[in-house]
Amino acid sequence: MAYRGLSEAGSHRLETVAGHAAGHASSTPSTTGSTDAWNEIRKAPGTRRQSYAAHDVIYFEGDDARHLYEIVSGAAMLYKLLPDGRRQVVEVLGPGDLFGFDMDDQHDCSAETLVSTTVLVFNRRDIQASSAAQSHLTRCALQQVCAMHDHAVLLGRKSAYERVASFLMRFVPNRGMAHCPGPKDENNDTGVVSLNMTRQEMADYLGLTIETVSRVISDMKRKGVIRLEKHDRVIINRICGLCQLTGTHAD
Amino acid sequence: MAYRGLSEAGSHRLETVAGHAAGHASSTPSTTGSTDAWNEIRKAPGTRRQSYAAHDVIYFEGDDARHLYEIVSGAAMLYKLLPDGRRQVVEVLGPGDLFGFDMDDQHDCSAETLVSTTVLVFNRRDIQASSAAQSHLTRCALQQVCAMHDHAVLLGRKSAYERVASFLMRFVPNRGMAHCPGPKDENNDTGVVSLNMTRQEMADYLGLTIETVSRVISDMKRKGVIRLEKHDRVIINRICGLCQLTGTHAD
DNA sequence: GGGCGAAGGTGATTTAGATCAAAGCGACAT
DNA sequence: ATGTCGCTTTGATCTAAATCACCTTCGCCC
Repeated sequence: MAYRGLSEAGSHRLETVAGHAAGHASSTPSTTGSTDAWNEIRKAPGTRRQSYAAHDVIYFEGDDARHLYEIVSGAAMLYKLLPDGRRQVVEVLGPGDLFGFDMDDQHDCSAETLVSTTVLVFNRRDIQASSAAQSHLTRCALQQVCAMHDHAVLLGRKSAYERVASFLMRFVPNRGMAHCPGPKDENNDTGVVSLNMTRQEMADYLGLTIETVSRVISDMKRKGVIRLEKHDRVIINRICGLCQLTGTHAD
Repeated sequence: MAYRGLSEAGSHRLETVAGHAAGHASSTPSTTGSTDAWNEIRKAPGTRRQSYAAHDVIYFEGDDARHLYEIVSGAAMLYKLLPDGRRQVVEVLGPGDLFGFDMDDQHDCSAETLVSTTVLVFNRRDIQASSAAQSHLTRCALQQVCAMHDHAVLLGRKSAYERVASFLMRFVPNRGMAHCPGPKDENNDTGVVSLNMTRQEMADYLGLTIETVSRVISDMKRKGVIRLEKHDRVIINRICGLCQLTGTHAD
């Protein structure tokens, strides 16, 4: 596999100092409230459970798309490569997210775990047979379209600073959307985010270089917006403050 | 509507000098081979036909999403605005393409025609009722996800030159994909593309400025890759040559 | 516990593309 | 025809981010 920064680490679990229930805050599916019908499919005879170590490739772009995957625990990313090695991470996925449901019979992206991950592997045929499963799949696809729209705005129109801020906000639950409820506790608008992605992975997701990501993070630290522990654990000092930096909200 | 370059013109019909059947070459749905079941829905009592002039807004981001649209003829775009006026066009749609099927009950993008356009307007309820309709919708959504993945690569990792080349190739039918058949006629690898989008719309789609788009096009002209007639009609002198400039294919 | 390799940070420099500023050019209306 | 308005092109300049180069820090294994 032709690629510069091989082997990176990540996950996108989330915790909050403020003591929220640690929900899944990805802008992609999440689809936590899976239907009963979908639960049926989970138990279908063809369905199996599989575990991967961190940075394992689940499939490559161009592989036959015979299966469909749901993340049980862990995290994964989908990415595409250009022939000269440039990489774009197109989706970051967490528990409950579906992937591998490409249009054609070939996968349009490569899929790789960020951390050690367990997935459910479905047969495409089983899904096609059940209309309930279909409708679950449709919901996931539509949510992914919306997520991609937001990401297109980020990639096409946002500054490096705004991209990193948007990225961090992505993992803060119940905050940063159109009608943000604001901090629960007026005096403690903090949060802790475990990125568990390398700088290279973040860069490839945000359409930046590793150096730029690093610089922006350093600058946010310097400005007191965030604090770091262990490179991939970020303490957000004022969530609202960070949100202002995303560019998506009027001042 | 807060936006700098108001009122632009466009469409994305396509013709080829080489005399291909003038197919729809959009990387988005196209879904020409609509199923019989979908044809049923087209005739449902709640379904109506509506025409718009060029640059009419079909709906705004945030509007209640009560309907779903299919383009009969013409072209449209979906876009998002940042509060300071930056715009990102997230999709360009042609005949057969579906839009307005957002996850939530609010549209996540604004929709605007590029040229005078006729659409079919469906009730969301009708769609939800029919599982055949659902499956058509799923297909469209999945194709859109793939298209967005490609676009993410373009926005995140391609140079201005590569973006414009990719954009032009998008309208050349049966060419530029992974297994491109090459020119039918060895000595005549030309094509004519009617963009029918303004430079501003192209720029907002490609994540560039209007000046950069203009400069790249001028440069391609100078280098003999393309020829122009009337600003929005592009004659591609060597399709394979243009394809080499997209960055997606190994040299 | 020290050495090695991978990941992260930071400074100096370059550059692609943005921004700023004028002209061209067409289409339409007077 | 002539003026006007919007769009496009082109040139000059600026700048955000890339590139290049190097150093620091961390984790791991002998």
